Amino acid sequence: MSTAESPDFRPLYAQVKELLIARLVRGEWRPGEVLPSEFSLAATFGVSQGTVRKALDEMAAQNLVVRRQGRGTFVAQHSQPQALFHFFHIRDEGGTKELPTGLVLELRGDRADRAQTTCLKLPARARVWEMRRVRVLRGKPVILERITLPAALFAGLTLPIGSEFPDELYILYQEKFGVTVARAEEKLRAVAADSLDAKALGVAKGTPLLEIDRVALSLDGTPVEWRLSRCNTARHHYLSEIE
Amino acid sequence: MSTAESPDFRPLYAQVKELLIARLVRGEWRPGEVLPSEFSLAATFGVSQGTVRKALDEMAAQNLVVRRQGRGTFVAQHSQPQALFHFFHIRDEGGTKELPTGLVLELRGDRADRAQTTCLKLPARARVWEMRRVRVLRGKPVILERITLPAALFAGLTLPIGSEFPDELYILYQEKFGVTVARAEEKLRAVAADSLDAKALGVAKGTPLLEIDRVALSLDGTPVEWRLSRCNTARHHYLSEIE
DNA sequence: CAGTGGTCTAGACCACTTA
DNA sequence: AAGTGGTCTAGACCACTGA
Repeated sequence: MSTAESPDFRPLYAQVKELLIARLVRGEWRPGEVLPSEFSLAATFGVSQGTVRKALDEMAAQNLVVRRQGRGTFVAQHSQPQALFHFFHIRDEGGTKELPTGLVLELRGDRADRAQTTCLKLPARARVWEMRRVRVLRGKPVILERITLPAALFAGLTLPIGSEFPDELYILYQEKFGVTVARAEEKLRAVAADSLDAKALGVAKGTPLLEIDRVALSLDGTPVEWRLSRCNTARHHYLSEIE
Repeated sequence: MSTAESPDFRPLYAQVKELLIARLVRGEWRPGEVLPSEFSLAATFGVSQGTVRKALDEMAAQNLVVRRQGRGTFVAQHSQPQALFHFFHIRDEGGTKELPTGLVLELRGDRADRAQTTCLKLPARARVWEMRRVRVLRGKPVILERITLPAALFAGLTLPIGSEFPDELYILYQEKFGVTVARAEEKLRAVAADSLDAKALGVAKGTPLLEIDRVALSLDGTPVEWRLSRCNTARHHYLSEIE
């Protein structure tokens, strides 16, 4: 493999991985689609199968692709079971994974304020979508969210306001807008419920809530969502597993 | 490699890994010590170097060993820089990693109560150590902890009560008692400060605090510590990175 | 059955460390 | 210079999948 124009001392497999990710970012294969086989990729890159394998194994470890013996290597999809809980860490007391439903309260377009431009690395006064929703677990409102999206990435966004539906926004982002959330950084704090929180979650004003401040990044590292969640942790908790 | 006594269809490298971990658990190599080279291990197990490599690579990914080119493969140590923040996720607003100091308030032996036997999977009325301490960041008390340890694993534990020192208990567990914490599960909730919390952390009673309920497990999966922390998140947060 | 990823081997060369 | 882990290759065989 020759990248003649610049001396490049990174390992071959790392270069292969980078090229494959660049092709993913470009949307060359859609989520759920199968990639070419290891041998075929090895041939096109002019490296051995083992080198391609190492690149793909690392991508599988980062949840960018899913490998299935006998079938092939597929572009990861947020609708896949293992992906569904990857970005959702709220569990009930037994640790059971329950899928929340969502209720959108409000969705409107606006100019970004300072906090929003900072978190999403947008130019001043960029257009954003601002959404508020409640997430419901076992029939009770547990999480109140305020979600900010760069309008440039989500042109023509609409959502069924006021109706409850099994939600996973990241599936929507991926399927309708071609935006794949690859990783996220969450900052957790304890805060007191303000009167809006209290009303939406059915708790007293001042009740301690778990605040989750999340910025989600796409495959190429662009911030694509800023989400501020407030969770009633009376009957639920946030699960963090440290390996 | 023949494990003649029982049909074993697991991959060779997985068996090698299991054998190596068993030897770590048995304390065959102490933390910080160097393991035999890949070639030497391959010879003793009767497999190829590549197979040993795959086992060691997985162990390195789990932070059980540290590999250093040109030097060798070493048993992971809690005192190593990358390990120091692996189990400590509290950051200040800038995201800076500051090392806390610790102030032990109390240390006493007792019989385990129901909560303690449940969390640590101990028999009823087993002996435990119960410790309370405050952790200090930038000169301010930020975290109040109540730590329970099985006395059986920590015979003769003593700690400098009332004096502040750069703390990392996991280094102590490893060096003085041969107990290596390999992973942990944390449940996070928002709670209101009780009067003890308030006094220790210098906040008003009722202030929202981040509660971290952690059970730490050793290499072989035995629960070795139950830690209930309450953090003042006014100037700090808990960082969770989702890959 | 052919094609896929998963495992295992053997050998070559490289980069880094220590003596 | 010798020894270590890191990369890369080529080829063999296996287990699983779907036509």
